[in-house]
Amino acid sequence: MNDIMEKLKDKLKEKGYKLTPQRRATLDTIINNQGKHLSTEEIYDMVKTECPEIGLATVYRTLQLLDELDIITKINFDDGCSRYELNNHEDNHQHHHLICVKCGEVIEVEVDLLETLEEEIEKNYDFKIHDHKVKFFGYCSNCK
Amino acid sequence: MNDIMEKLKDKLKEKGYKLTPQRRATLDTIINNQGKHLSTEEIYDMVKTECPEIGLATVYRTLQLLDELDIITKINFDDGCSRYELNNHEDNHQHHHLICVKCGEVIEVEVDLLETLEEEIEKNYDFKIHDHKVKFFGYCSNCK
DNA sequence: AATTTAATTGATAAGGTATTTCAGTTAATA
DNA sequence: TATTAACTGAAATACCTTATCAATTAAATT
Repeated sequence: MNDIMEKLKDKLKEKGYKLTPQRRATLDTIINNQGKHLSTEEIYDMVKTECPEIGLATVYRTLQLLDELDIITKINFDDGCSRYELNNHEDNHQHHHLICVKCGEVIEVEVDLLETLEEEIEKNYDFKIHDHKVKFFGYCSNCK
Repeated sequence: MNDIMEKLKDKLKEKGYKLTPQRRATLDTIINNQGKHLSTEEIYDMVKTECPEIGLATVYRTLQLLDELDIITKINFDDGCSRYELNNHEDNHQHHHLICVKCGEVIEVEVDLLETLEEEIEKNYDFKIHDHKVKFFGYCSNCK
């Protein structure tokens, strides 16, 4: 069992939840497709190869749970469905998304220059920031 | 007729569209509620006082049209519905949103320190940025 | 001012994503 | 192995949004 699965098991146990084959298979699918920002339906289709009897509702429930347990993050690219990505807790690399408005490609940007901005906002607006979502829309190298 | 309504009339004419009482009333509602980030349903309820016979579908269609004409902007606060804000073209003040994860309050931040970051991204990722959406999640002064 | 015509509307059906329900099943503990 | 609360699949339901369509209307033309 890999690190992430081990972490899932611990977090589930802590809350009195169970590690089922369905949850295992769902997380496996996400692990095996890092960087792809899969939607619920896409995850459902892929999980079914490993776990054919799984129901769509279970996938929805599992993704919600994994998000609550801070193992994955739900992202919204305004394309009509929720997508998910695996959290990377080793390095707390913040990353943002570049979304091509023509072809829809999503590129991850691994920079974080928002710290100065955040400090200023916290001071000026008396607001305690604990997370941010940044999306840039434009044209990728193929489309521009 | 105010400036924004005048602008709407011109943009509609340019595309062969009509300025109807329903469109007028919908935009009026948004103008009279600036800074409130109203949802479609909320706009519908308010428009009905001025224009009781209006249908929900018309409000949806009008908001979509106003967004296309760059008069309003659709925003997504992940609360299950689309919200809208009036565009401010006088000063092209960029602004971001602070969203309180406890009470849901949305505060507008009128700063734009992303220019340096954008320049770097455009260079490093060969990506032409034309828009961005930035949301900060945390606790507002009342909730922290 | 009346005519013409394409755009617009309201009501309702239909679409798509996500959640709830519930009876049967199962993982984890004793 | 028995117990029990958690979990599952299937289907119903909820919810936001869009499509359909006959009737209406704004705006250009006569």
